[in-house]
Amino acid sequence: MKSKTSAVKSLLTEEPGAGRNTRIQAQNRSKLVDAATVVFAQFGYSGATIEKIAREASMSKNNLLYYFKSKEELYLTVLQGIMVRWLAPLEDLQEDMDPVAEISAYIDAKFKFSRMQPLSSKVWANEIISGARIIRPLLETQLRDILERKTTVIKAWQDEGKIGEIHPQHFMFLIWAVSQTYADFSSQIDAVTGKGLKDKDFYADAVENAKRVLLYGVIPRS
Amino acid sequence: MKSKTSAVKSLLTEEPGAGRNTRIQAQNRSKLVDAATVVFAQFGYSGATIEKIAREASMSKNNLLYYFKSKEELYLTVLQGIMVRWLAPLEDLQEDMDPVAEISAYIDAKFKFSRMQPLSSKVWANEIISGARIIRPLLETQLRDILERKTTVIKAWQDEGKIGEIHPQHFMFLIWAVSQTYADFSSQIDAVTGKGLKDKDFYADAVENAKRVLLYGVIPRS
Amino acid sequence: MKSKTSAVKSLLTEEPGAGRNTRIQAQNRSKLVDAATVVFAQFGYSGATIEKIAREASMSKNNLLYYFKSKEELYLTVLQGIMVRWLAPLEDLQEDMDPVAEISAYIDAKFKFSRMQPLSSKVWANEIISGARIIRPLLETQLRDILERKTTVIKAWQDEGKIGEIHPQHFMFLIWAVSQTYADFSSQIDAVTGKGLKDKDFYADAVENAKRVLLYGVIPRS
Amino acid sequence: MKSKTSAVKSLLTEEPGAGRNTRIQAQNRSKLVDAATVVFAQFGYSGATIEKIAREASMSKNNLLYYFKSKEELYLTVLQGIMVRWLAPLEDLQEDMDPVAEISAYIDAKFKFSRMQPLSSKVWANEIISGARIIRPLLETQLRDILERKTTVIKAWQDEGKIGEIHPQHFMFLIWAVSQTYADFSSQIDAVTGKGLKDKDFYADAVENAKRVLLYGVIPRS
DNA sequence: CATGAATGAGAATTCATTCAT
DNA sequence: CATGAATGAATTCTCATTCAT
Repeated sequence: MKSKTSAVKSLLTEEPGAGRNTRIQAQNRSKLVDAATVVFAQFGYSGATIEKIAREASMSKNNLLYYFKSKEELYLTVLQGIMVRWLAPLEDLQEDMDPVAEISAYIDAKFKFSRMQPLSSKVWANEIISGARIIRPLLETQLRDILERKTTVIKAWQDEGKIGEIHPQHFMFLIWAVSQTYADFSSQIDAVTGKGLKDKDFYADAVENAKRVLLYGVIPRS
Repeated sequence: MKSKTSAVKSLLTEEPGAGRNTRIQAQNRSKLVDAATVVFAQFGYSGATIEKIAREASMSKNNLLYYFKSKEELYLTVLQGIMVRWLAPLEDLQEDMDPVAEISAYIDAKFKFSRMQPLSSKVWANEIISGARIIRPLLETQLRDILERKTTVIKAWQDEGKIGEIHPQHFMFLIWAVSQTYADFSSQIDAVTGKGLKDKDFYADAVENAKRVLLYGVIPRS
Repeated sequence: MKSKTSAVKSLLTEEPGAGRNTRIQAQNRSKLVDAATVVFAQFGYSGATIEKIAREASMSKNNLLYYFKSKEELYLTVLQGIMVRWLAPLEDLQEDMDPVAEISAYIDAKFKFSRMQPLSSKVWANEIISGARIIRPLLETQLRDILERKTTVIKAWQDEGKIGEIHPQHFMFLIWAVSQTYADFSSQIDAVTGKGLKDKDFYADAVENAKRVLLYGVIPRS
Repeated sequence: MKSKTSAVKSLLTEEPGAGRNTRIQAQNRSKLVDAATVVFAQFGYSGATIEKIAREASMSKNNLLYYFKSKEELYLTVLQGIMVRWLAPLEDLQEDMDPVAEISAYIDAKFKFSRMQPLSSKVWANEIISGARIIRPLLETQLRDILERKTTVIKAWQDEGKIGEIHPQHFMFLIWAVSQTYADFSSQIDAVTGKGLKDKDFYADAVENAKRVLLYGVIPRS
């Protein structure tokens, strides 16, 4: 967890490595990334052990280390993958359609991510809560840029009167918070309701409620 | 982190211990709890080491272990304290006043917690993301009960037509998510905006935006 | 073995540490340094294991690590001690007396070191053969300085006609080589002669021969 | 490094192996031996890794292991080669000519070895310093025999009055020590003088000085 | 000949924790 | 209360080596 700079570099630059392209390679690496996601989500970076991950992947510890030279490299790879999927929906947010449709779609996409990949969401959350030691550089550049572009979309809507006097940036934070909470804080929600996003009705309610509140608020309209 | 049962028990039952009276004792314990919060927030349970905590408290490792017999005991104590402060605002949510005032007050209270004790919020988040292994029993009982009581408050407002067709429970989740995100994900927000809740204007904007959106939505009325 | 700079620094600057002065501390540390010398001499830096050293010191591996945080730190400490004793005799070489007496004394001193502390000599030799990765900075400064001062002593003798047309610096290298060979290459000498410096007669012969050859050469004088 | 007996056997008995004929084979083997010499010289037996050696030879680890079944076998092969070249000059020392010429020639030959193959010299030195675990049997037989024969040469010269009252055996040790020090301790000499045997003048001075001192001593005649 | 996969035996640390003083 | 000693259990990572293709 030391060399931040190099860590980041390898995050951005997909290193081709010395012939890492066999089918079995790809298979095992992906199996390990999945297993790692499970373990990192549950135990955090420090709490996760190489052995737990290997066991989760039904692989030997040494074999894991054959594919990923270090715990950190594996962690990096996991984060890399998450980042891509985390950012993707945001890119799709366009000015084209009307705000309700667009924002709805974005909320849908974020919720879908939370529903389909709650563990990835947790790994991401963990990384950020812990200070984003690894991915901060990326947040400061890539995420910042995208966000800036997207807030102009919202401002444009505001100029057209299609959207109220909210803070575009803060509004984005709300969407993130709201959609991710169901993945990240699932154990709390589950403890309190006995349900989770796996439950179809619960999922539908959650999404609908989120959209309704964020779009129209709780206070009824005249 | 093994004996969950006993751990929980000690969370609920305030063990009187073998005479902890002295002022110095109380002082040192509180100093350690604070330090532990800092370290647990940054490194998670596993990543936190007794020595880091001791150093943070300008105390010796051995001395720390004099006050808290184990890392887990210290963690428990930290969580205990957080829980109380986490729940407090919720208790204050009453049907008495009108929803706008009440909800505003609750959002204010939650944001204040995030602003004043972001590290506690992070420890809490970490615990829950990691599966709430320690505090789940509490969530399933105490939090569940309170939440149930409070949702009836909201339902009452709905019956009176003061509030729209949102899901009371889900609405509460939104408030939690929204208010806590500024503490838990502060490093992301900071990386993207260069600001945080420590910034007065930023704080004001965040709170105002949260209230406005949650109460009235983004789509302008009529 | 990474941070050369810091390594060197700690070689030069005797770090006082956080209260390392108990009797038991000193005792154990010295016991470990001795044991480490034995093991490093025999196996080199890489071949030496913390466990071997601990066993040699009749101590547990973990206890060793209580006294020296890392293998490198222990190695450094060992080298530090050797250096002092390696340099000492050289400092004593003075212009005062006549060359025969002075040089004889120096040869005596160097042989004594080889006889009394052959293992230290080997550790030193090993470090240098391996590229002097750790102590090079010291050689480039301290040793260089001393050597320069001492060669002027020899040059002075040459000016007075007390010494022949030899290269002062190279002459020093010969003395070093000759005196150390009996320690460093003892296993070869032993394999060939069945004897070593531990053998009183052998020792006497070795020293006498060294002095005679270096002072008067093999070719008889007229 | 376990089975010393078998190791030695394979050192003495050139195992014909299962057909090593191809030119490529010979080439690769020699490339590996060279690379191994480099690595063993710098890191010692334990510090050297098969991978480092393979990389040094621009070959794959697996390929290396195709040519040499184990690290030890490779080490043995390296030592074997060195031994031959180490002993050769000694064999040439004959009573025929006069001592000055003969000894000069031997010193020249030894220096040449140090100059041309300093790394081999270091590997040899390392092996001996570490206790000559592998080549001791050879020292005890072959080297011992040769040395004995050569000391009689010197004694013969002494009987003829051509040489002074030095110890023949010890005298040989001096020659070895003196000539090898420039290879083995090159990093020390380099650190102190900024030069090495690669420097033509330095080399000439070193050889000349060694000859002069060993033959005629430092103390001027008459 | 050569390469990818897999494995087992260490080795150095790290860390919580206990014991003594 | 506080500090120095000591220990045992993990944990990450390295490396030689073997297997299969």
